[in-house]
Amino acid sequence: MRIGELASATGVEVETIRYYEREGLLAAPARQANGYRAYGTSQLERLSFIRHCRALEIPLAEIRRLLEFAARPAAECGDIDRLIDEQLLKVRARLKSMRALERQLAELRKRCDAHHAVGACGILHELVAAAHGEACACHGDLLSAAARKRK
Amino acid sequence: MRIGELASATGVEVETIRYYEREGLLAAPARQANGYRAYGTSQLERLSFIRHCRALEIPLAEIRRLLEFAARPAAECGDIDRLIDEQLLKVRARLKSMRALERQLAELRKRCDAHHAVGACGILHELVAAAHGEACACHGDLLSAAARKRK
DNA sequence: AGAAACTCTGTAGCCGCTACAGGGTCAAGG
DNA sequence: CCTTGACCCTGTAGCGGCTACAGAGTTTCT
Repeated sequence: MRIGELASATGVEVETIRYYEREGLLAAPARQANGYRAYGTSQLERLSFIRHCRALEIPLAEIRRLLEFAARPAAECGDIDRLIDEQLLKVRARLKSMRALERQLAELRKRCDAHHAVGACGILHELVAAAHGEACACHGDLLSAAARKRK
Repeated sequence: MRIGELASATGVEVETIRYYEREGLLAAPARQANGYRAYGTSQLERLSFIRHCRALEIPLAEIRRLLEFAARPAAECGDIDRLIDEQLLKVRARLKSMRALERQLAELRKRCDAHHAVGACGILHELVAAAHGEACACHGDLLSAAARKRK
């Protein structure tokens, strides 16, 4: 299997495959006489594994760890649990801040629902408010909060 | 105000301030005799504005646009509305995929709740399943989905 | 006087790709 | 036989939004 075939078999771009090889996630494959990379099904499976993990937003460094685990099937799997737990915590934290973000943007959007001059735009006014240290609809009193934090 | 003071007044790192200057978001400030940057309150306000927008995950390029709007208060504000709308759409799309992600990871986590050997680890098994083109708890039949998509 | 804390410029690194440039290889069609 | 086009190769640079130096000069505290 050449790199383009592997690419279309997995839905991964050719350049990404080469990138994974450079990063050590995929072993350097055998080469045909003309220098083209030649892949077998085990590499295809490994690449699918990687993409599956990436779909779960597991960073490449941790995928590397997972691949090492998979190579030693007798080892303890506590570390795998922890890895997934950490990933889950990360995702949940991010989810929480995204939800706050959505609320803030929706709030902001409400400030301006008609076409008028920028000078009277509630959105811009709100955004500028923070610049004066005033409380704003979305973040409250940002500047003094920052000041308190540093204290 | 020197750069360090501006930094602690806004909670922005010194190097980030210099970065914003390079990127043209902050104007190059006046300099003291020794070459140190000298900031006034208008720069502080501008920086706060930028950070407020960043807290809403508005990209720097769009903040640049907003700053241009703010400088022309007589212009139409329809573009500002659109900018916020687009940001909101982006955030909502991301939120949706994060929720799916959380569900998938939680599902995966359930596969392994005890300490046993990697070979018997349900998590790893699930992750590997995709590599064989099998349906998995989190993504269904990934490979054939990818194949169908390319067709 | 000396040390610590600040400032300066310039450059490189992070992540996970993506996009070239500048070449070689190969199969099909005219 | 020759061209065209699709593929492949290596190497390098770019994206966004910072962050982290190195190596130098300046100010401030003790």
